[in-house]
Amino acid sequence: MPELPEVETVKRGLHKLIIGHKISAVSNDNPKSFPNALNDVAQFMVNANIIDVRRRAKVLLIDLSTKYTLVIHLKMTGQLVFVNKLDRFGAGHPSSSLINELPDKSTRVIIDFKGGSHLYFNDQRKFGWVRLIPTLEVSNMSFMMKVGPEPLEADFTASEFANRFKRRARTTIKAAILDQTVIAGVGNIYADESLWGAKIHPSRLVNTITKSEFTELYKQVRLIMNLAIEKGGSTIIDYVNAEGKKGGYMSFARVFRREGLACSRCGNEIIKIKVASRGTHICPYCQQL
DNA sequence: CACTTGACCTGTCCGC
DNA sequence: TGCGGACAGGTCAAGT
Repeated sequence: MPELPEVETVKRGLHKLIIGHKISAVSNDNPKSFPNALNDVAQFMVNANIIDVRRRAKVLLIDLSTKYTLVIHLKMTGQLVFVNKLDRFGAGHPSSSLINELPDKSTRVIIDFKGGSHLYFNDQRKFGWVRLIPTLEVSNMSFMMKVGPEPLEADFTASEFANRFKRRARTTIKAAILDQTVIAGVGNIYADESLWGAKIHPSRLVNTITKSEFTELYKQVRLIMNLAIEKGGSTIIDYVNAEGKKGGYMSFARVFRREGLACSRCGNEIIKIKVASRGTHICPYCQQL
């Protein structure tokens, strides 16, 4: 699921829903999903207030009044869903909702708030995780130390974008754009969408991409991920926002999971290939080697 | 260092 | 209907 636009959508939702809430209890059914020792949770989470919700790359950061931060990675199937005590999923729930009743069998961590609302961390495949870390130490985590710049920041330039790829000169552009140490936040959906937008074949080697192609790719990454945020992200199977609702970007997708359909630019058939051992969608006419 | 592959998990879908 | 295999939004640890 969660690439930058999905994590940003969850962040915005949680920002509205949980700031100011006080944690009353925490439970965890899977040690790998939340490996912190119970005494840390008791000491630094219970009775803490939520003071901010942030995002860096595909990672969510929930800052607590104890100067600890919940660092959360949703990986492929993670969800963070807030349920107010008055909400009732099921009969009458919005058709865009994927969530019927929580907790369910994918629920790994439950954070209860005073007043009776709950935050559920669900994760079918158990790749995702939650960690409780002192706020000042978050930037020292190994992932944070090596992750690349945020591509949607206003001051992030096309030349900086191109320069980041020099470290991956002899690999494919698809592998490089998915590399989080090059650019933060691009995953398989937005890699394919952006490469189609820039008319670049994903198997092209980085050192064959021209400066003007990098500039176009930079523009497409920003255009497409900003649009995806506006549409609330992409739901393939599992992704939902903080209210349990699907994202709307997939109806705007131009290649991702559209194999067999016509390219909206030239009418040729979109195909699915494998690049960097990832399923990859291209228009073989618009994106040539 | 740069690069590739397998591993981590569960569930679903497809072909036999 | 059942069963094996491939595949799925992401990262790591190993290997070359």
